[in-house]
Amino acid sequence: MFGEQGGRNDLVRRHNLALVLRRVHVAPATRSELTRVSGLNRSTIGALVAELVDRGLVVEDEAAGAGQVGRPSPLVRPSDVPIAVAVNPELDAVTVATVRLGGRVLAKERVPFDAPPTPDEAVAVAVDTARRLLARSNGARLVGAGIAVPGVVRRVDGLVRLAPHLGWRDVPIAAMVGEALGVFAGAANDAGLGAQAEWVFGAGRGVEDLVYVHGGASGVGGGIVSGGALVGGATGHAGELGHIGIRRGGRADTIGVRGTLESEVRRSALLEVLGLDRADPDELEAALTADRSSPVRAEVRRQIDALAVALASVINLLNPSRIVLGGFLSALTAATPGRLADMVATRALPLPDEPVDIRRAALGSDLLLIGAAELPFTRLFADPLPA
Amino acid sequence: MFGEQGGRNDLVRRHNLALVLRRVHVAPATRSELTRVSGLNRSTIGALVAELVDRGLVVEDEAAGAGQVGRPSPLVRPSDVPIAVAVNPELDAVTVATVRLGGRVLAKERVPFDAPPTPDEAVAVAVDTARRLLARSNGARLVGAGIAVPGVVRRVDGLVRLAPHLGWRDVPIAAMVGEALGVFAGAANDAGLGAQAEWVFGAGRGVEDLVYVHGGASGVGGGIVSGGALVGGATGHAGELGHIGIRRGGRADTIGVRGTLESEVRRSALLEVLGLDRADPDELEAALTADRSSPVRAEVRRQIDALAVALASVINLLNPSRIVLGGFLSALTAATPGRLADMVATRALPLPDEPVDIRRAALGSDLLLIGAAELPFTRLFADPLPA
DNA sequence: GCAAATTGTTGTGGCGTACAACATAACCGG
DNA sequence: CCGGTTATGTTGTACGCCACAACAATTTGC
Repeated sequence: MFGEQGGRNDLVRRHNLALVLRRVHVAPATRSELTRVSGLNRSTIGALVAELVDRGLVVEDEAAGAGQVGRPSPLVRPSDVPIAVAVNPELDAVTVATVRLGGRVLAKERVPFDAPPTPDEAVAVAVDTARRLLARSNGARLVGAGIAVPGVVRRVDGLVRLAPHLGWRDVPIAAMVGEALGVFAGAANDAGLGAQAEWVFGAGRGVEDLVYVHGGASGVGGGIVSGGALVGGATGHAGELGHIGIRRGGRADTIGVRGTLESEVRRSALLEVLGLDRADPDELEAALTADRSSPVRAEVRRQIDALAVALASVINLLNPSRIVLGGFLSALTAATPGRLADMVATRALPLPDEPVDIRRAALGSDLLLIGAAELPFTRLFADPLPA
Repeated sequence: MFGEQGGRNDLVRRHNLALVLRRVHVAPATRSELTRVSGLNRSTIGALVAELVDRGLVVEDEAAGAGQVGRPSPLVRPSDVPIAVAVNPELDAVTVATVRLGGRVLAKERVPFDAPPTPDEAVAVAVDTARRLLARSNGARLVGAGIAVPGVVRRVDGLVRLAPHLGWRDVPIAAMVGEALGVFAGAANDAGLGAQAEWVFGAGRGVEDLVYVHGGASGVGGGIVSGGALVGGATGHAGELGHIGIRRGGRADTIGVRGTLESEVRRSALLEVLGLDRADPDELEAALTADRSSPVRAEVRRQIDALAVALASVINLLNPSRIVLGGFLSALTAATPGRLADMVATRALPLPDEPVDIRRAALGSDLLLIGAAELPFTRLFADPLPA
C-alpha cells in the first residue's frame, strides 16, 4: 500500500487487456457483456478484443443471436493456443496434465511410483510426460507450468520449504521444472491451488471472501480468498488450516503438534471405523452414509465437531461469505447433513441473519491440475503483451 | 477479481494523486523522494504536488538542504487544513477528538458516563464536542468522521451489528453521526481500527502482512492486514481474534462460547491475582513484572500459553511477517519475555529461518482515535479531487 | 569562482480511452 | 415482405495524462 509505484498510461492498456482476458477465461462472454461489466466504451472493448485475437489468446465466435433485438454481439472465448502444463507430485505417483484456458484439461497422465518420488525423478517424469502430451496438441503454445505440491511452498519463487510426505526440504521445484521446460514455472501448496480452482471455476465462483478446506489422505490444508484476492501471506505459506489448534492434548499431527485440526479430523480414522483399507471419495461417502452403526456415527460426530471448532475460529477471524469443503471433508459432512452448520453457528459470532454458506466442492479429481495451471495463466493475465 | 470495472485514464490521475497524498500522510517526503518511490517523472510529481497544494491537502516547506550536492528538493508535508473527527464510545465515556493528516491528534476530550451511553447520547456528545473542538481550529476544513466501536460493525455502512458492552444492536451509528455533522462518517470495530493505526503509524509500519491483537478490558480483538490491505471480510467483521477456539470446555466468553482466546486471556484475571482493583496499562505492567509470587507467575504463564495457541493458529493460517500486541497483552508478554515466542514456535509450522516478528504496540492511548480518523482520510485518498 | 551534481520547470509528443456519427444486423408489427 | 426500432460493431476526432528532452536553478566541493 505504501511503497507502491505509480506511473501508468500504458499500464492502463495492460490492465484492461488482463481484465478482458481474465473474464473470458472464467467464462465466455459476448463483447457487449464485456462492455457492460467493464464500464469501458464499445470501441475500446473492440480494440482490446482485437488485440487479444491478434495475439492468439482469444477467439470470436460469430454471434449467438440470442433472440434479442439489435445487432448480435460476437461471443469471445479463450483460444486453444495457450496451454499450460500442470504437475502434481504425490506420495505414490506424479500426475501431469496439459490444461487450456478456461480450466479445460486437455490430457492427463498418472505415473505411479513405489516409493515417494525424489525431486529429480519428479522433474524428469514431469518433463518427459509434458513433452509427450504437448507433441499431441498441434498449434498449441506452451505458456508455462504449475506444480501443486503437498507441502509448504514459498510462492514467490516456488521453493518447496517442506513436504514431509515426499521427504522434500528446500527444493527449488519451480526453477527446476522451469529450466527443463524452458518456460515460466510456478509452484504452490496443493490445497491452496485447490482453493484457487474452486474459487475461479467451482463452488466459490464469483465470491470475494472465501475459505476452502481440503481434507487429504495426509492432512488438512486449504486456501483463503479475501477481498477478491488469494491470501498468500508474507512468504506464501498462508492457508494451513490443518494446523489450527482446537484443543489441549490429543494426538500429534504431522508436524508433531497436539490438538490441531488435522490431528482430530483424519481420513484414516474414518476408514478404520468403517473397516476399509482404502476407498475413493465416492466409496467413502457411500460407506459413511450407509453405515449407521454407533462407532461410525460417533467418529463422524467427533470429527464434525472438531471441524466446527476450527471453522468457527476461521469465520470469526476472516468473516468469509462462503466456505467450501473438499476432499474427504465433503463426504464427512454429507453423512450428517446440518450438524456442521449447527455446530458452527453455536460458536460463531451471533449474527444469525448473515450465516456463512458452507458448501461442498464442485470440481472433481482435476481440481489440483486446474489450480496448478492457474499459476502460469495468472502470470499471462498480468502481462498479456509479450505473446 | 472478476466483476471488476476497467476504464481508466483520468483514473490514473486520481490514483497517482492518492499515491502521493497517502505517502505524505504516512511520513513527510521531499519531491525527489516521491519521484523515486513512485517511479513517476519529476515533472509529473511536480504537477501532482502542485494540484494537492492547490486543493489545500499538502504544503511545501522550502527545502531542507540536507548537505547534498544539487538543488535542494522541497519537503512535502500534510496540510493542517483537512481535519477529521474521531469518536470512541465506551462503557463509561465517549471520547471525541480532532485529528489532522499524518495521524496528529489536535484536541481530545473525554466525556464520562455513569451508565453506558445510548446511541442517541453518544451521537449528541460526539456532535457537540466535535463542534466545540472545530470552532477552535481556524481555517480547518472538516473532511469526515470516524467512529471506533467496541463491537461488531458492518464496514460498508458503519452499522453496529452488535456491541454487547454498550448494549447496542443494529445501530446505524455512522449514518447518525454523518447526518448530524453533515459530512461522511464511517464506523468500524475499535480493535480493527487500532490495527490500522499501528499498521500505518506504529509497530507495523511498512509491513504488508500483519496481525494486530488488542487486549481490552472487555475482551480480545484485532485486525488483519494481508498483502498490504486491511482484511475486512464479507461484511467487515473480520479480525475477531478473541473468539478463536483454543480448548474444550473452560469458561464462557462474552458471547457465551467456551474455550475461546478471550475466555482464557483476560485482563480481569490478571488484576485479580495481583489484588488490584483497577490499573492503567503502565501500572499493570509494573505490577506484573514486580510481583514474582507463584500465583501471579502461574496465571501469566497460563495466559501466555493460551495466547500462543491462538497466535500459532493465526500464523499457520495467515503467514504474517509481524504480529503486534496491544492493550494489556503488551504488558502480559513483557512480564515473561521470550516465553510467548518460544511457545508459538513449538506450535507453528517448523520453518525456523522465517520466524514471525512479535512486537509490542508502539502507539499509546491515541491509538483508536488515530485509527478512527483513518476512515474519513482513507476516503479522502481514494478521491482527492472534490477538495 | 567554476565545475559537477541534482532537481525544478516548461514545451512537445505519444498513448489510451471517450465520444459521436455512421454502418450493420437482428426483432417486431403490419 | 418491408420499414421501424433497437442494439451493437466501426471509424475518426478530441481530450487527458505521463514521458522525455532541454533548460534553469541551486547546492557542494575544490
